[in-house]
Amino acid sequence: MPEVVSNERVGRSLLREEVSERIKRYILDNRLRPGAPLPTENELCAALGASRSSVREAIKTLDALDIVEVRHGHGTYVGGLSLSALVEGLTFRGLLSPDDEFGVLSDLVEVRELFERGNAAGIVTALDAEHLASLDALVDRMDTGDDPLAADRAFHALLVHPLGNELVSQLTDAFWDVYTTVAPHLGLPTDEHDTVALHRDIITAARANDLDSFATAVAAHYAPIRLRITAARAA
Amino acid sequence: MPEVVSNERVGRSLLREEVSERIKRYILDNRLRPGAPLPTENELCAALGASRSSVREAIKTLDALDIVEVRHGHGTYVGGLSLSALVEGLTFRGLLSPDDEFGVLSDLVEVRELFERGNAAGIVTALDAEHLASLDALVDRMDTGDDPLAADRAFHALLVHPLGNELVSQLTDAFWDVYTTVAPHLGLPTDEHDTVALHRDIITAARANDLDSFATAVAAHYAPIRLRITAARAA
DNA sequence: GTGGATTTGTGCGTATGTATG
DNA sequence: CCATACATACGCACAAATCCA
Repeated sequence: MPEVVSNERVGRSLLREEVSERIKRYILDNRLRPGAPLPTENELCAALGASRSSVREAIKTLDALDIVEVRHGHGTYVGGLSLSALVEGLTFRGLLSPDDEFGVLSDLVEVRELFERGNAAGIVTALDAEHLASLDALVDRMDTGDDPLAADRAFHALLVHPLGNELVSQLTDAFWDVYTTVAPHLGLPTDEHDTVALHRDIITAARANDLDSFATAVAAHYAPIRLRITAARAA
Repeated sequence: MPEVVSNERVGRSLLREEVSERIKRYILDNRLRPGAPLPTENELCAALGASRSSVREAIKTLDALDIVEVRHGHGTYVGGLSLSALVEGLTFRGLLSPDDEFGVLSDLVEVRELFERGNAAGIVTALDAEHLASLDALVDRMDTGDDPLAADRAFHALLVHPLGNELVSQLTDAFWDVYTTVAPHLGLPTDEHDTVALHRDIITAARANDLDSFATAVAAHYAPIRLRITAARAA
């Protein structure tokens, strides 16, 4: 018996996928902003005609992508739409691949360098006196502060910030987070002794409006990092 | 009353998160490769001492990040560790922000262009005759083939492929996917009439080993796209 | 600060759909 | 066609967190 079932919704055989799509639709159709409250789980169950298990699993999927944010005992809200999923995914990939895990870090550093060196013209022209002073302060914190790593992260974030490209800024932060998480697991140091001087050279070149010097200083900043990765890969 | 609670495990109050971490640990400790089978849900419940609900929700979180992959009626496996989460997250962000949704696409195109223009030297030197011939064939498919969009995607993927940077290749694909998904929702065309000629110019410059011409050709390729975005933003 | 209401988190039993042999 | 193994879905009960009167 062929049992001719008129399946009009074959493409969506998994209910929780359907629920997930409809929650996204709800956010889009209502133009909700990050932080805006979503219906409760029970309300979603009633509205979407699904059990609480399906609704909850769908919400967990969206939560992993930072499309929604769940606060225990409080409610569910539109998420921050950050790149946290990229960070977690790349970090895991870096920790997993034992054979070419250095390739992951190497690729990562190359992109970070490209963001700064390839945008040299835009960065140098957009950096004003205030930015440069802030960069100086961050290098000081790198040198004598109690959290040099945080200062390093802020330095590179501030460096690309004047570009006005939100995606570049967020990717810069994301890649920095992945690197500092994965590197220690491979015997790579997250702090370099000559880091302070190399960062000062970048500021000096930017202050002098010298594009070539800026590109050179950025390359010099990443050179020891790439070198250590290559050295570690050999061992 | 300050209520001095000696909380030694504040960071891990949610069982679901704990389960998720332990599943990732299991994969890392056993050096499992993508596609390798994971224990069944019941086995995970027994091993981790958690209920099925918690285990399933944890798995859905990892599934969203492509760290695990679930096949209905078959089992759970290590995922492909792709950037699918980035694609879904950025796509949703692009569809959501009605005010600066053009900013999202604009940022995206800027990064795509940076990948190709900023790596001009590496691309031109790494492209051999075989690559160039493949690029020619892809432009032909763009011109007369039945799926010009797929040829366009493959063109840019092949362009950055000889760099040997897996991350750049995957980000190129990811950003292309996001753009072609979001653009139609904003009245932006995904195909340009002069696309074919602009792509041929890129190949010509690469074949001539002319870095400046290559950079210029890449810029000319993205110029109309950026123009359309700017024009659409004004309206 | 106490209690109660709301909301998410966890556990468990059962039935169903799916893939394999 | 049947049997087995597995994921999917549902419903309910209770625990934990948060908020507010």
